Amino acid sequence: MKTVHEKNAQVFKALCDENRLRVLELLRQGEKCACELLESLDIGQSALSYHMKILTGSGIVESRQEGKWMHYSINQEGSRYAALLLKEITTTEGGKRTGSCCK
Amino acid sequence: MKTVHEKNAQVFKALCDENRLRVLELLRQGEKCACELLESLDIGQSALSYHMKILTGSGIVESRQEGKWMHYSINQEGSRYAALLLKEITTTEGGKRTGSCCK
DNA sequence: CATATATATCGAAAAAAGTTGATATGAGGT
DNA sequence: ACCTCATATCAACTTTTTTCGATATATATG
Repeated sequence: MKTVHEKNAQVFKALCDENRLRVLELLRQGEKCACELLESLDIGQSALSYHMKILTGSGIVESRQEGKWMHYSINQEGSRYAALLLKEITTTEGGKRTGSCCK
Repeated sequence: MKTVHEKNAQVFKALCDENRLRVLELLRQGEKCACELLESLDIGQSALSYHMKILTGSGIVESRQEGKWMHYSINQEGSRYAALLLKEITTTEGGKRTGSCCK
């Protein structure tokens, strides 16, 4: 059983790693196959596979298999969800203002 | 010298940890002093200090000292920046579409 | 069916992040 | 100045994440 915070953290974990951000930057240009990502990225094949699993698991990236090639692209719905979540967790609730505290 | 991706990852790293998301949830209700966070959070004092440093470092949270107490709150500008960044890194660039690849 | 190629998965090693307890710093009060 | 309390920092340890090399799986091709 995962807490809400654990689940939310999973979405943002996709964006915590330098290499995954590089992948996203490449995918902004449109769908790319794994081999293309691999040669732009200076990491090994198994590491790329690992990162792509995290990215697709977060919903921000989607994958499509074509023969023996995997094609990756940014999933707009997943991205919208992440953006929504970010908005939500950083928006102060109206009304409630707790000034009192210690002392 | 940090790469752009490293700097961007730093913003999202603030959101990767369950405890930091819990802190944000508490701060949504308004400014809170460290002692309040501490008693809601089931982590030690030094761990809280560690997390707050990461949160403030990302720009999403700001701090205010009052005597010996630290007060934390969500920084709207930092949050807007994070939201903007997220939008940016997940928005596909118009025009460019690279279909060709391997085979 | 054998071979070649692309990607996924596994276990171990390396690196990074988080926690803990002890101590340091710094502000207030006596 | 001394003591107390709140927070920060440090070093050691634990846990999690990332990487690597080897191997497995799956698809296409001769």
